[in-house]
Amino acid sequence: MRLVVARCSVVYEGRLGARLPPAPRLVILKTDGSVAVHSDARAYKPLNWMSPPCTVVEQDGSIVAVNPRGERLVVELHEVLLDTGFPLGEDPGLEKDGVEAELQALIAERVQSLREDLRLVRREYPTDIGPVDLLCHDGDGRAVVIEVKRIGEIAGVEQLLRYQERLDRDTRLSPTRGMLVATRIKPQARVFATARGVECVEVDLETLRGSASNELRLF
Amino acid sequence: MRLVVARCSVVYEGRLGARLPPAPRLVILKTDGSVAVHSDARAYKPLNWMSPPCTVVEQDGSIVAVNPRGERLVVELHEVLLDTGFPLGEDPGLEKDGVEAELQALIAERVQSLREDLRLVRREYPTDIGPVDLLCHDGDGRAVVIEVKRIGEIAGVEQLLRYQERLDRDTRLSPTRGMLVATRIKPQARVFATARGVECVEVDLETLRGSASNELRLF
DNA sequence: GTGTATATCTCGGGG
DNA sequence: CCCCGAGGTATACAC
Repeated sequence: MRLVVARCSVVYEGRLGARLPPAPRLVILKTDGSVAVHSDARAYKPLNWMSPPCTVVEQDGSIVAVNPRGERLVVELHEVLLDTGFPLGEDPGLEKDGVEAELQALIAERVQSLREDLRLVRREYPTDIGPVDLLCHDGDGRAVVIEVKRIGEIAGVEQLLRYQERLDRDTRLSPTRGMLVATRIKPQARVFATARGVECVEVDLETLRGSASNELRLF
Repeated sequence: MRLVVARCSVVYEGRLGARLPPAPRLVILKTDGSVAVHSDARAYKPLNWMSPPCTVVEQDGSIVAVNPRGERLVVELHEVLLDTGFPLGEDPGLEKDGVEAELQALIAERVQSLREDLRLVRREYPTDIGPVDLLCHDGDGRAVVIEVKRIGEIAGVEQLLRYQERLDRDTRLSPTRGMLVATRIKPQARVFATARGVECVEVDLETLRGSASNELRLF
């Protein structure tokens, strides 16, 4: 990783055009070939950048990065305040918990907690427009399509309705019921879901974790 | 802006949990109070971070950032290779072109290029679920609802259909026609749009720019 | 503040 | 390659 602090100007031409007039900034050149230009605000987002894969050429105080799609980032260095490099090596990587995948796994183990008569058919049930999070059947033998989200929004309801529409073409499953399960369901999503006959269930991650470990202790 | 290169371990606890085992990384502390931890890969995204507003406290080789929502980032510095700071000042900021707003403006000036009989009623026509990009009427006096996107995807079609559904409740506008306009329309979006009676039109940004400047020359 | 839409979204997985 | 979905999305803007 190379760090350059310099008064610089930057031009990106690619999916759009983006220009930065001369000012002091941090330029990060990573070993994967990427270039990022940061100001002293906004933690997350570079002002301008080029993602790998790309080729970087430096000449006469200009850093030019070009990628295979023909996009182009040019950094002109006017006054260099720092230019230093460090070999960091490969990162062992980030471990996460609490993401949608964990939520889905916890719910899959305990679909009865959503409604007593539910039984899991399978997770990631495939359709030709993508996999349904959870397919269950209820006490009447009716198919229940479950979409799991951390935050339930309108887009999630529409995703669920698209899956139901596909599965309803299968006479063995039709007519399906739809259920949106999330740790939080936004009011407008709830209104939209209800209007479309989709059931909404809010769950608590900590409670699910607790009941999952209870289950383990019972068996 | 302060730059620290160090072997460090990182823990985030907040909306989810995320941990980084000890390894050499770049830690950026910006004057906005933010903290970002970068590895030597990926231009854009820090491995772990804390966005402003947050309070940062450093003690005994530990950097602790806490935000008002009770989320917490802890960076433990095990071996410091670089620790330096620079006052960058406020950035003059980024100028962009080619974003959806420009596309919408160009199309608004030349709705006839989409279909000869179209006339613009107004841009950002308000509904109670958000503004319609362009509202036009056609040669038969029928309302045409236009959704402008850089990339036309299914979500954009659904957005358009929600707007049409709202406007169709107004007897003066009903029944509306829907039109998706984009520089590129993905095949699945086109299939879905067509099935729902939404017309698809692909436009070219350069051509629009050219015809807009032609217009200017004519008058 | 919530809600909605955009983004050079990034990033990862599957075909 | 592209397509699709998740994201601590971030960010801007309207209400």
